[in-house]
Amino acid sequence: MPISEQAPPDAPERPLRRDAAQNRERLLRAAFDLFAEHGAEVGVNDIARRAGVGPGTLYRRFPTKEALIDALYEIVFDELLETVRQALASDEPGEALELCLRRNGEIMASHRGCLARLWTAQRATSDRVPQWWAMVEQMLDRAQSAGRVRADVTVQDVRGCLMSLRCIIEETIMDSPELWRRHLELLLAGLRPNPA
Amino acid sequence: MPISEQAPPDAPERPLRRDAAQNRERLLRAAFDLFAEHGAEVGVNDIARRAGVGPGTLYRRFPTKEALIDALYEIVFDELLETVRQALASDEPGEALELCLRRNGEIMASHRGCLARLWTAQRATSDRVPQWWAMVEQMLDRAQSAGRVRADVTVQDVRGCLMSLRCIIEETIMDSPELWRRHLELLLAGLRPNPA
Amino acid sequence: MPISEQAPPDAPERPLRRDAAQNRERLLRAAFDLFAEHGAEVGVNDIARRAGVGPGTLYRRFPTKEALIDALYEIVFDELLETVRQALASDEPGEALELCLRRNGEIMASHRGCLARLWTAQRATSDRVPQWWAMVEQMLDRAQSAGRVRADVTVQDVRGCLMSLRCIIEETIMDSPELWRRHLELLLAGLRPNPA
Amino acid sequence: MPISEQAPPDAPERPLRRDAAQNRERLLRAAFDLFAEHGAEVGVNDIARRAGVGPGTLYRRFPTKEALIDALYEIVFDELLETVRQALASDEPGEALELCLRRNGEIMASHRGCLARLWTAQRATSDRVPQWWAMVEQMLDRAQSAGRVRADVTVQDVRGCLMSLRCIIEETIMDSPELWRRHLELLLAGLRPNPA
DNA sequence: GATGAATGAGAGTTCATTCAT
DNA sequence: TATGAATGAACTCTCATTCAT
Repeated sequence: MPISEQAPPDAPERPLRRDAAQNRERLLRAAFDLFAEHGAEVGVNDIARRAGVGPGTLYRRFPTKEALIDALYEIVFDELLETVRQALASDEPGEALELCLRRNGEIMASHRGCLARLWTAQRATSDRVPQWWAMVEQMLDRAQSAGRVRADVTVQDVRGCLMSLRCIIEETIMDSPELWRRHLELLLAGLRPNPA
Repeated sequence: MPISEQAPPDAPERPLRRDAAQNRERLLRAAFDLFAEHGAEVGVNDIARRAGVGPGTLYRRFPTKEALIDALYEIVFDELLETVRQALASDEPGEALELCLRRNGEIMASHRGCLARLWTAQRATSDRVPQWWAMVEQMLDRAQSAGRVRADVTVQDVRGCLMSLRCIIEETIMDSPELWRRHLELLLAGLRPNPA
Repeated sequence: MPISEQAPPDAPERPLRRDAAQNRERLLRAAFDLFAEHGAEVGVNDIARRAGVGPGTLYRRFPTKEALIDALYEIVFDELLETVRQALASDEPGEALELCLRRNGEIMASHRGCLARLWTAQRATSDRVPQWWAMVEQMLDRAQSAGRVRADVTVQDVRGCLMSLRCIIEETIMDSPELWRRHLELLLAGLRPNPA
Repeated sequence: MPISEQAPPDAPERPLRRDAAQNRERLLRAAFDLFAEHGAEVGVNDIARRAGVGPGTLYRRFPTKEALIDALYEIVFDELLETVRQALASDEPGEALELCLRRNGEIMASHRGCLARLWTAQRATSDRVPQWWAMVEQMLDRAQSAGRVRADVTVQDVRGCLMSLRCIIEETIMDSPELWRRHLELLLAGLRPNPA
């Protein structure tokens, strides 16, 4: 029976104090680094120590370890979303899908080590997900209209491509940092219409 | 999903007594089942209980939890190897690679739940790996000679395909059990030479 | 439940500034309320939040959590003392003891929820205690002179009565709010001389 | 989603191995002692250390700290029950109630320090409680028939007496080990019919 | 003086592994 | 040999208290 910690629900979401915001950044950075270095089994105390704060501070910023991981997920997801947004705004609509997949690969490669932990089914409940689907669908439509992608490719197929992209990056980037780029090219070739 | 009936692979050791071998099999079966049911967080005591033995017995058969998982990995890997062997022996050499990837997909799909745990970089040190590479190379050569696969595809590319196949199966088989087959077809299309 | 309006009892210190005194009262009121609502596990941050101040302010007014609880104790104890004083001043000296016990019960009942926390052995060192003993002794003498209480009853016995009264109030007031009154009557009957 | 630890519900409740039973005893003894010495805030690790076992062993015998405390409660409650049973079986039915209260006092006095923690409302759900009520009612009836207790005393009144007895023992036994006996005598006097 | 973010020791609990039975 | 009880380091999380803002 914990005593309600929350502010009333219509709280104006006031900004963090500067030092608090700094610690939040440090914690996220430390979590990214440690997950990348040691995988998903990193403990909260290690994250806090790397960030230079006590464990209590971590729990002031993130109510549970899961919430911290959710925040990492949101950060990566936001980067991906931004990429999609830029790709959609570009001048060559037919290229947008391929461009976007390549850039998403780069982003994921820059966050190696913590993707596997981030991308679980139950975390895909962020309110950004519908946005993402809508934009991917738009990109796909344009690419198909421009004859750059097979007509039978669906949004689900694109989702599958992103998943396998993440996985292969995660698996191979340490040993063969270029392998995922090659794999993506094969996949993109599979998406293109057969010119025959 | 046949669990290895023979003695462990480094055969010069004396064969296990019959009851010991039985326990070993029970443990492997229990581990497969529990990983499939509950994911990677299954504990050794749960595995032992499901197998009907005490945890001490598990540790008599496998020196660590990792060793048990290694053994699971070897079993799955053996199934994959066998598939490759059969594909190589088939009459249509050009088809062997595609056939083999599809069958590997089916095998991995039948082990859903424990693939992520099994397939880590450090586990890929099994002495079966060189065998596997050699056979894949042979398949690839034949497929390229038959003009069924682009000439620039390498064994590393095939490895990448298998990895992404595993990942997409792992991620999607619960919600969309057919999605991985579709993804594999896109990938195979990407491997085929452009007829133009 | 009047919360002390004056400066803290060791008055030679300079009086608190008005806002400081206000905070002190708010904190005491918040502590009373939260202990009554949630029991002894209430934390200092919750108390501060309910009082509308930061935890730092709480620690400016009270050096430790225990000191805050001590202050609550003193408040309740003062109420009890005042009751005894009034009972002593009443016209019917023989009735004073019974009257006083009943009123003490009412006071403690009005502080349900925090008595257990307040009344610990080590807290009974308040400098009000000797006063209290002296007045109880006086009441007891008069009651015994008036033949309303057995001659063998001692001040210690009265102390025991108050303790058991507190305990039974604490335990039963939520479920059976009248039970303690009945118990007190039994006890008072036990104090009266046997008319035979 | 913990994997079920329980045996099937119709399990024959097989006895503990000897060493396990010994550790269980040691843990209960350690808990009794530490609660008596330091009060309710004793930690599980301290209990385990005092018992000479690791914290894991404590958690093998008792799934939570609360379960350990429940077990202490049951032990004391069983002693009380046994006392009631013996009192009922005695030859002098009118004396049984008084005898029983005195013996209950002795038992509680021998477990000083942990009673307050044990006797909370929510723990009074043991299946022994109805038994206890039934036996107390029987004792009360007999005592009233024999004219040894006022006709208006109810079972609830006896419950109140036990509660206040527990409380006064808890509070005073360290400083005044005899005080509770005196208080009980006053209470018993209050229960007796007025001979007038 | 007030604030609330930071602290960090310590809480209850888990689980891969060992060892007495 | 098989058992399962014991182990204890490590885990996530809490909260009375301090201190920079």
